[in-house]
Amino acid sequence: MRKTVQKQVILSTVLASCDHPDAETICERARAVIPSISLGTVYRNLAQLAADGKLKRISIPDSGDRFDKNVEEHAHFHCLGCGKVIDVNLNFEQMDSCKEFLTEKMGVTLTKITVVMQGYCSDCAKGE
Amino acid sequence: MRKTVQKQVILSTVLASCDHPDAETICERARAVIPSISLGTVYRNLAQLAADGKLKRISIPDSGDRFDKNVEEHAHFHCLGCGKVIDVNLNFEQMDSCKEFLTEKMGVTLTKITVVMQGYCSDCAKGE
DNA sequence: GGCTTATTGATAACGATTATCAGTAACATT
DNA sequence: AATGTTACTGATAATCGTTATCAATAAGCC
Ligand SMILES: [Mn+2]
Ligand SMILES: [Mn+2]
Ligand SMILES: [Zn+2]
Ligand SMILES: [Zn+2]
Repeated sequence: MRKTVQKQVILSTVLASCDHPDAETICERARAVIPSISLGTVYRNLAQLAADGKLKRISIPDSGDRFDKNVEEHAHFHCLGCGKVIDVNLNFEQMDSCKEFLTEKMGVTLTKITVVMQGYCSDCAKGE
Repeated sequence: MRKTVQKQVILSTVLASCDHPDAETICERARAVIPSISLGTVYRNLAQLAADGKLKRISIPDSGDRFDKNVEEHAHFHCLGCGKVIDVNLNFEQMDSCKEFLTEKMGVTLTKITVVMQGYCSDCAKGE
């Protein structure tokens, strides 16, 4: 993996983000530093950085992927009103025992766990 | 919602499925009964039936949606080798208390929870 | 500096899903 | 049973997020 200014800016952009931005948002933010950076380059580097474990890609149902500086295993809440994604800290004892069950009793190899809760945040109130 | 042969066949196809088929697979199976049924009609009815609670749509990261006759809340394992999706029965005490936390302490309204574990099933062994 | 090749920006291609639309059929009303 | 209304159909185009392609560029090694 070659070190480029684009890659450095993309990574530092994600590391500086306190939300869970998507590729396009990251591209816009990176353009504050490198106005000519292309969306393709952003996607390419995000994929590479995620594969390298420097950041995390989060799949959200019916929505584009988000990116997270927190690479620890944790759940997310996705607001169907405003689209924001927030962390949900679960003490997954149950999850851990489930993982154990899958790996030991079923011979399954786990590589990734996705937990997304969806609904409406307090700002977006229930009724519209 | 109007009752049509297409809708009935699509629903009974899903109800008769013991796996977690995607729209195209459901379309192929439905064509055994109605050879002329179109994929668009399958998508349209699956969306309608899911909205009506008669079946469940499952989002799988980096893959097309699957459909499930089991509308109860449950987790899934997705094999990255053969693509199959199998049920994972979690006793989500932790999940329930998390839902309570989100709704009561954060004022969040929950409508949908997605739990997908990915990796390799025993048939697909770890090393290819 | 010169060489190799990973990376870039621009653009095309992709796959899953949804939208569009004229023709058809479900079903309520006569 | 004939009619009228309109949800639904099949065919097709369009959408959206993402990946692939490719000539030009630049990172990093000698
Ligand atoms: Mn997070
Ligand atoms: Mn299931
Ligand atoms: Zn919101
Ligand atoms: Zn498998």
